[in-house]
Amino acid sequence: MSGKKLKAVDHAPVSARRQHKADAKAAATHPPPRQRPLTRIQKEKQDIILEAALEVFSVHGFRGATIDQIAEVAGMSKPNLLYYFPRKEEIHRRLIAALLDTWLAPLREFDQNGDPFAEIRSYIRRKLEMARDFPRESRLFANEMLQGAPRISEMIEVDLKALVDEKAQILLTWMDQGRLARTDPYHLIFSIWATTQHYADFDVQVRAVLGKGRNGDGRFEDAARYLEQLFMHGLSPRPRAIGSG
Amino acid sequence: MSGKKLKAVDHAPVSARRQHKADAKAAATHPPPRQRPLTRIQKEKQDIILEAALEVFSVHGFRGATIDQIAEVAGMSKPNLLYYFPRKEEIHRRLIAALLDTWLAPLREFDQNGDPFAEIRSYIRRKLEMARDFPRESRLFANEMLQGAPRISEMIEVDLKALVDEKAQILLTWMDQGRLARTDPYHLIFSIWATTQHYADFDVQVRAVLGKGRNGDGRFEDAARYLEQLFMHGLSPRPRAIGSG
DNA sequence: GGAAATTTTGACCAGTTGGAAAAATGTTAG
DNA sequence: CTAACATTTTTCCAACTGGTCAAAATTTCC
Repeated sequence: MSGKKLKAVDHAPVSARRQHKADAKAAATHPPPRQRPLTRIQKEKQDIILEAALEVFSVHGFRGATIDQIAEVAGMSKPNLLYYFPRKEEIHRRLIAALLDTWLAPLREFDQNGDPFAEIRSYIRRKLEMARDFPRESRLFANEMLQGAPRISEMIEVDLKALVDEKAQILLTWMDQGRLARTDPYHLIFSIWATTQHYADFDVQVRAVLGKGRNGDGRFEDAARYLEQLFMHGLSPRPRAIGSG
Repeated sequence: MSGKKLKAVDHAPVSARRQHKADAKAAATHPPPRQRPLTRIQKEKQDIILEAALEVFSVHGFRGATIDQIAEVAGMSKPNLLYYFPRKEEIHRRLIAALLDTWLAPLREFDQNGDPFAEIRSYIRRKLEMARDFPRESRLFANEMLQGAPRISEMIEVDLKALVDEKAQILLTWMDQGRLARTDPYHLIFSIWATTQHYADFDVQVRAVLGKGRNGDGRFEDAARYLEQLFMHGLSPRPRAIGSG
């Protein structure tokens, strides 16, 4: 019931179709003169803007974030911001591009020649460190995923898939060699992503549940210990040292 | 570097401070007569609106969603929609309230008297089913978390925490009885949340990585199998039936 | 030091947004 | 059938949105 005639959600925002005038007349006075090497100020301001944009986009998503808000966080006027990045999408694109690069680095280091558990453990640790040190990047990524990844679908369908395929092969090899339990390598990778990024994306929840006390402070170390155990042995009770019962 | 003087992100949207005139002069002609039992049409339309709002909010978050868009998806005019829900926040609140109730149901069923692994397995299965059957609800929740849970902080700090505390105690008891590996019960619960909700929240990514083929269709069954193994035994190679080598 | 280039500001614009008011159109109980 | 109510539409608004533009302020380079 209650499903009369519901249209599907349109992913292309209405405002994207706006761009009212000044279509592609690239350079007037506005855009910082391209081709010339970036000035000191340009580099600095762009960094400030990207930092502020990360702060805002990671919380509110692309559509929920406003240029005014980003400008305010960056401590400059909106027109001034637009002088450096002529459109909102441009800022977002830059952030995503930078993100993807560093985001997949840990997976790239996954090494065929290493020990399976050493590799998995260090992958988990690196991902946890990223969740701890770059939570906003994680949330920016999560926001993009929740929206159906409209701006990076190609990237994940091509580059990411290829990378995961490659690493899944490594895992399969290890399984064949009996050095790793035989299981689905793709879901194995998903579970590492999920459990680690959870600490960045659901940070409020994690902190609330752990309580405001000292508890939450060591959460990343606790998580690392727990996940190591989980991925190593699961939750089956292990025979204690000597004298059971 | 690049961190000159960045203000923190303000969670209260500017538009919340708007509400330009007509402050609290509650009922004029607009609000559907309260106190009276809901009419047939009211129930139907509210359902349609909530359904449409779920569709939109779950993708774009609170600020990124517009009433116009929700109205369009619901197949009615904006003023008509506003007749049933006088403000945007009201719709969102209703969705979140309904969500939280069903969202935590699986955890509530977690039973002290059951077998530890049976309980964990069935909890995982139920959460996976919810990710499969109610992905929009999962994304709505995720969106709220990413934004710092401004609208449900009290709920997660009180109700959710209490519930998790209670279930963590059960887990600890089981561990004391040697029926479950000794580990951090809170992070154990987090890992179940993370791994299951991942399939709803990061659906695009999961599907992209698994490939468009038949592969993705069975992803929930595959995930269930994989997670069962992970939580049971981890990834250590188990001695195969007979004759190792 | 001063011209040329870069950066910043202030005023502005058209389209969007959340919402209000009132009139017009149903619906329903007596 | 009709008065009382419920629902819908039309029109409207002020604030906000992404973005432009020219002029002013500043920096850079000779």
